[in-house]
Amino acid sequence: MAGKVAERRAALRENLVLIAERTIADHGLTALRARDLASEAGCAVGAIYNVFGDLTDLVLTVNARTFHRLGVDVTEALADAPQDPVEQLVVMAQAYHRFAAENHQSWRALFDVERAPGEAAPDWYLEEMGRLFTYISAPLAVIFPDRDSQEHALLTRALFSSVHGIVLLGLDEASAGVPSDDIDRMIALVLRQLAVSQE
Amino acid sequence: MAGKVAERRAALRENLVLIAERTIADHGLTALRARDLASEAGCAVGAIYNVFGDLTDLVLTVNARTFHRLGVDVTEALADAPQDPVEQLVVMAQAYHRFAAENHQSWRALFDVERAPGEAAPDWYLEEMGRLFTYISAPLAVIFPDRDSQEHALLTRALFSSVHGIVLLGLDEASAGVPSDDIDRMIALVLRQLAVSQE
DNA sequence: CCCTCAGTTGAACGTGGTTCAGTTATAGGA
DNA sequence: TCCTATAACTGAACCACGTTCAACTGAGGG
Repeated sequence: MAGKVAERRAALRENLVLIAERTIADHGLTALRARDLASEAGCAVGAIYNVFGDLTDLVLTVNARTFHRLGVDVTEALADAPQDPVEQLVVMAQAYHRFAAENHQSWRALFDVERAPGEAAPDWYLEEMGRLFTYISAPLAVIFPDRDSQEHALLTRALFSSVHGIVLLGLDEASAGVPSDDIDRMIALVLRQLAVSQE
Repeated sequence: MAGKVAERRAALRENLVLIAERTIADHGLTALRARDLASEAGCAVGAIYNVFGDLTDLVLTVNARTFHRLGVDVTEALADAPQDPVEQLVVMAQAYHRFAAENHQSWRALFDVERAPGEAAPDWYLEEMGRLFTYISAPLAVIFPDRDSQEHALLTRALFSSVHGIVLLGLDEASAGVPSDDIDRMIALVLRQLAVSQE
């Protein structure tokens, strides 16, 4: 019976990730508790720590999956987008918005994990981020053929951050409910403004 | 000796706010602990709860002060700004950036307090926010004289959110160090882009 | 001087993450 | 098949917090 242990370990790991994913999606990051997790998974609390270093590790694993789903959604939106580069940006940004709205708690968890100070961002984060940046960069190069790549990089980051900010504050309850359509409108306002000068 | 009690209460309140303010500024929101606070203030833990409903109340009080300082900084920057409306926006945004950078932990605390779900944002938040929005709205009305007020409101919110996003992700360590100058450049890129079409 | 009661105290409670000594199960060799 | 070293698993216990509340203190009025 070789690998029986590793098998169970893997099964437990998978199970914990799924339960954590559902808990976060349904009730938010703060609803994730070691004891509840163990009881739902049918294991002891200690078992969690045989598979993950701590709960943050588990959350980071869930976040990697969330971030990946986000990437897939944006990619799919881009595939259906028109040729016009500005509209491609708008479509991607609105896909980002839609993902955040439809997966609000999971999306928030992406940013609410407390990273240990001085801790580098995990690889999957940088990779997935790089992928998104590539998608943004391509239409920008078409819109601004005269600018150099350093400026493209800066503008890429700036646009991503802008859209992120609009979605973040738009979905925040403290702002007391910005309608979803208004968020899309704000995204379009900022992004289309880019194009005006190039017409 | 009438009012002696109220006097001590007020003094304790003031003292707690100052200690909390310094603790948050120096070590972040997570470093704020009831026992440490009491020990620093020379009172019992329970005394804190005679003056504030809970620690979140105290943090909100500190946040109100932080938000007010932010407003003052932006106002002062605006006073020294050139007449050009786009440059006014840039100056305000960069003042926002500088405040966030120089008061990183206090600034983060503004957004990291967990608001009870369904709880409305406090009045001071909405007021101060409204003041910032007014500052942004005025130059916009000059830049876009043809658009209606609803569009101005949307654009105001969009620009604030964009700048906030750029600063937020720029100062975030997970993004692995965006130089301060680059953040200012990104702000200028996005905001100046607005003007190009109006020239 | 005593009584009353608001203010104050800090030990104790509840909740949560994390640990670890004791127990159980596994794998590999005899 | 049985035995043993080793790894995994268990859950009670530990620690760190925010928060509470029964007991204590002292100021002001009678």
